Amino acid sequence: MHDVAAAASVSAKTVSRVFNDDPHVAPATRERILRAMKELNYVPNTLAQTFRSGRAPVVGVAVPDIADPFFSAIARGVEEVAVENNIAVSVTSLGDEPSREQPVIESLLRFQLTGLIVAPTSNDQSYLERWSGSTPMVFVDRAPTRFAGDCFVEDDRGGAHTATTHLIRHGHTRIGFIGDTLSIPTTHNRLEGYKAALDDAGIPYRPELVTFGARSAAGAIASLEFLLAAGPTALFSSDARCSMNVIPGMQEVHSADLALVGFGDFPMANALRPATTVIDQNPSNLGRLAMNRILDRIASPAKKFRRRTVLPVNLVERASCLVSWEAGTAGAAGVAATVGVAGTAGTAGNLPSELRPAV
Amino acid sequence: MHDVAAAASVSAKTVSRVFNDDPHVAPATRERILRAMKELNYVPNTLAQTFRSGRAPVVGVAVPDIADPFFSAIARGVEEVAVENNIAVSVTSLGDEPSREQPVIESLLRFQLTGLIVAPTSNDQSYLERWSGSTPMVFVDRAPTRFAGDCFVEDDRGGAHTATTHLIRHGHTRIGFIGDTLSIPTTHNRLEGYKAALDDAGIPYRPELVTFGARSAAGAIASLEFLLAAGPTALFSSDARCSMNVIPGMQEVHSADLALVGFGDFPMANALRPATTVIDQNPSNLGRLAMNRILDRIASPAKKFRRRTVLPVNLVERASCLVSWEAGTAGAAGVAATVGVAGTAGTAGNLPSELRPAV
DNA sequence: ATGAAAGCGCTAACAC
DNA sequence: GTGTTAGCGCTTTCAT
Repeated sequence: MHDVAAAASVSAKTVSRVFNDDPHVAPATRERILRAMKELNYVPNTLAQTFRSGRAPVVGVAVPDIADPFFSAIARGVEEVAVENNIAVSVTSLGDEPSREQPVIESLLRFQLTGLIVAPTSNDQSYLERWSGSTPMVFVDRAPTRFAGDCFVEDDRGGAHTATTHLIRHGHTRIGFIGDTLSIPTTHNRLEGYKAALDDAGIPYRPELVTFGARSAAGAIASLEFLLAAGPTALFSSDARCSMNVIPGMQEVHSADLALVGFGDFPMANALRPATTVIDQNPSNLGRLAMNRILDRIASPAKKFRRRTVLPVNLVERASCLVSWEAGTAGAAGVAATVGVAGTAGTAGNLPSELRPAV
Repeated sequence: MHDVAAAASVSAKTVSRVFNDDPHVAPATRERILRAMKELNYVPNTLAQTFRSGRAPVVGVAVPDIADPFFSAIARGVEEVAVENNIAVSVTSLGDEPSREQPVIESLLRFQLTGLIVAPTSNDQSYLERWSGSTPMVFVDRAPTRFAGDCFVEDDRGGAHTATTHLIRHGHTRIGFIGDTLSIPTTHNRLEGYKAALDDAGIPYRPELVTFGARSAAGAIASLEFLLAAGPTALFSSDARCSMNVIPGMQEVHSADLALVGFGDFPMANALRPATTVIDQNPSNLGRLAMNRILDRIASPAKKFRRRTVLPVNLVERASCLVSWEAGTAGAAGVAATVGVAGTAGTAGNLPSELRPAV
């Protein structure tokens, strides 16, 4: 910058004024400086500007796994709003180990970020208390525990209730619940919704129809084998990651003739046969809302905002909920039997969620 | 920091020494300072450290779309290596508009990043010349044009040749090529491989069997309708995003009885019926290699590295390549006809790529 | 419309 | 083992 100032025979401050679009610069001077900047190949150092201002024009996004389509869609939504405001997005995968959450997030917070958006993996965010004054934080998908932070979550309980009720209406009474772990709030709430739906229908709750650990392909198979002993005719999968593990698992253990509704859309759900009926979530909207809240908090520090926003979800009926245990024989042939229905159904081509490949 | 120094009655420098793990601090002093840091709730300001050092402990990742599973897997790979080195990862989606590439990347570069990893969307990276001295840059998936940068790409030509040859061996002679756009090098190279395979088999190249624009669901359908006029019996899809659009499209236009091989694995490819045969790419490995190269470049500025690394790809045979146009009738029934084969084939459960939901 | 000086929070380089 | 000085590149404040 000094070189530019020298070349244009002005002071450093005037150079600064030029690339800050300060109107108080004579057109001639501005010209001269711009020319010098070109010639000297000068670009302002964002780091120094940032340091001076005390805030990095960056929002952090911390999610369990950025490679999970659900979370990458959230990141995409955050990004859409961030770019419009000249803010960069730094993403971090927290992984499956809850104890990693705190150190990872605190190291992010040390960057003096413009804001932080997190889908937590642990069940205690009280360590964020000391940071709450300095960096606006917003939670997505999962509400914080022992910490009062803004959050945007989905209607987990209601969605699970809808899904379960849908299966009940199709005549199912032995409906399995397959989830990740109760320690994440979404799974907890969805189990509540599942229970409530059973209760509302007068169907007794049976613990042997509830299982966890479908976070991995192997876990999904173990879960299925456990469930199968209880003779379910339908399954409710508690999240998209589970669904993506459970569906191949069902094919593998020859239980593809169970009806299925999953919470959360996922890539190719509508191309499977039968196409998977899901509760649609709109994750990129979640990201956009979170990013907008960060901006609002900064713009209006005194204003009160609703801490917790619960977004509605809706059932996307495709075909997997129509599969009937009684109609087919066990094994893969059961899938074939239902293909005609699914393949020709008008709903099969539904593309409701933003999880589809490209728009 | 000054407050801490005062509270512990030492100088600022000594405080700095403590949180930098400098051994030249008396244990008693260190104790005293640590206590003061706790009490005053002090955390070192990363921004200032960063500014002082002149480099942000951040690598940029710029890809067409972070929500695309292929690119989010690359980002995940970068992240894995980055965290081990206390480096944050900032991701940016370049979008589908090539002209956005330069401004977006240059604004990233102004951050004095530790390094930048790019999958470019434009076909001219000459603007990076002026930055090449200051920030190590590595290209992934797509080699740079008019710019000499490190790159890690896949054997596009070879993989496409393998895929096409595989279809030819299954008796196909009218094989359609369906891609995004020739302006990205991968599609260009894959078309070359496709042509070469036809040539090697003595099959004449027919332009009416080649189409582009399958970047969107609508584009895929248009592509399919165009292709269908030429009466193909099989399809080669040039990338995962195309495959994810083409497969639902095939169902929609009742062309599901075409054999298919796709370049690039994608979520649920192995759960579809027929399961999709693909050329497997290992995107997260691409990310890890790129991040390691950045670190290597920094550690050994003088050392020579191979500019261009071409990674081998391999065919993952599932079932979609076995579909035979002659065997089924047109429409969804064609799918049903092949389900038995696919569903019971030993290869159906293959999980080769890192694109599967969770590991 | 332009410039001079001071300083953001931290850390090399050098005392002591 | 600990302190002092100076400065990273920019911008704010206050003159001129």
